[in-house]
Amino acid sequence: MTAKETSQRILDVAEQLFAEHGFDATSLRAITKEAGVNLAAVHYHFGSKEALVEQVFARRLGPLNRRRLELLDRAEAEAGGTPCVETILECFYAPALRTFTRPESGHGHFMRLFGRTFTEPNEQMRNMFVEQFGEVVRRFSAALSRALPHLPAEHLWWRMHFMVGAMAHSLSCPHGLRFLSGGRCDPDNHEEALRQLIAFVRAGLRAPVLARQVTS
Amino acid sequence: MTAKETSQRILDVAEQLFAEHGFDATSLRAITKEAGVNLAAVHYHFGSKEALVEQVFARRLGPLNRRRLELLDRAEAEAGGTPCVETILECFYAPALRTFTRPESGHGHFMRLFGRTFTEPNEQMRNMFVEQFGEVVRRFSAALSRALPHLPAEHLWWRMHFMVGAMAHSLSCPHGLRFLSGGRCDPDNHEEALRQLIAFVRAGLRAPVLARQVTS
DNA sequence: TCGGACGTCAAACAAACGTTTGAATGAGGA
DNA sequence: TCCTCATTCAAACGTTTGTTTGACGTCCGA
Repeated sequence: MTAKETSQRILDVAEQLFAEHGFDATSLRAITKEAGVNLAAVHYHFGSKEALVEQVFARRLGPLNRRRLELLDRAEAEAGGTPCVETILECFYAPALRTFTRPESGHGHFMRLFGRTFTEPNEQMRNMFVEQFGEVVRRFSAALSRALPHLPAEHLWWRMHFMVGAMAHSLSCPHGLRFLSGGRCDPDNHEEALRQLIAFVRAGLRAPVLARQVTS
Repeated sequence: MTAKETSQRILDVAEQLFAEHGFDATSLRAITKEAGVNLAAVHYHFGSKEALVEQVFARRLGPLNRRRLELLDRAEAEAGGTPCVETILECFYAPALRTFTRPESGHGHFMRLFGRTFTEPNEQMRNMFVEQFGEVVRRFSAALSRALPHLPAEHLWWRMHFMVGAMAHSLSCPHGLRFLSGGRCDPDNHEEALRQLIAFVRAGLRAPVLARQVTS
């Protein structure tokens, strides 16, 4: 087994176990045992558990967000500058959801982990998010702002917040949908999830701005 | 210090630290030190760390969901059976968000914790959710179904899933909104959050049902 | 054939964890 | 006053954690 194979297997197994049990509840011993490598290999190849976590994310998030920007670039070129809301949503959601359909890629485990991580309050994660998502936030909020010219900026930010939340919840809480539907909806049908998500969020983004009540 | 005071303080501090760092990352030693009580007090009053976690939830979730059902009862009585979508949403969201505005209640920490817990895959949590939310899901999905008679059940379930997701994300990921808006939206303004959430989700629930493409 | 990277391995490290124990404390009733 | 019972306390239990160590094997260039 080469060194590349070893570190690759550690990353794959770590991704899966982190997704299933969380970071703190997953020990290096569980990872190395499942991967069939020596315990010390983690520190040899990555330096620490924290660094391993970072690597697990960096390996996936870079390509994911690059793909998002790529799709947005193309959509903007085709639309002559301002694609419609649903096209923008497709650019944002599809890279996260479509990759599910290729289970061999391992993206499935990662996306579940990814959904969980929005909530992780730890400092390290926070910084990585700012770094990895800065460009995506800038580009997509600009695109949505152009597609929704009548929507005040403050409202757009709130709605983008919900737009992210609906996706994160779908990724990280599939059992929630099973519970709600009594098992009659399949959260693993990601094409359906994408359709439903876009239909829902598109309408939410386009909702009329209500006159603000005077708070008593 | 009475026994009631001791277990109360343990619950309060546990709620806060769980919300900040997660269950696994919060040790009983950190809780008891912060609460100013002896380490063994947790096992004396609760039996185990797991039982403490359960108590933290039971203390809040019961009243929260009772309040939701109470509001829905009243709304249905006033509307003569079928309140509109936004009224139903208000019944569902307000008990979770409005309690924030009374910071002395400690609900704030709990709701952050609560948002996180949707994602926790642990068995114990899963069971509690089914028990605590069974009635709420039944009543609210029935009410929404009556308010949206043209929406197929399968679509309603997906949309309720997103409706929960938007809320959970708002509760658990306030830093997300700050990041998105560059600090210009205040996630702790819960009246505003409630308004924005209802405006967004109402439109999402009412979105037209798209003709399903034939998948190639 | 030698020698030095490189990677793997079992073993051990200190620290932190949840949990248990048995003595000490203090208020209330007989 | 004495006994009782609920509560608190410091100390220790055995595990598990992330991390480190030094020996061992293996491959490649000289």
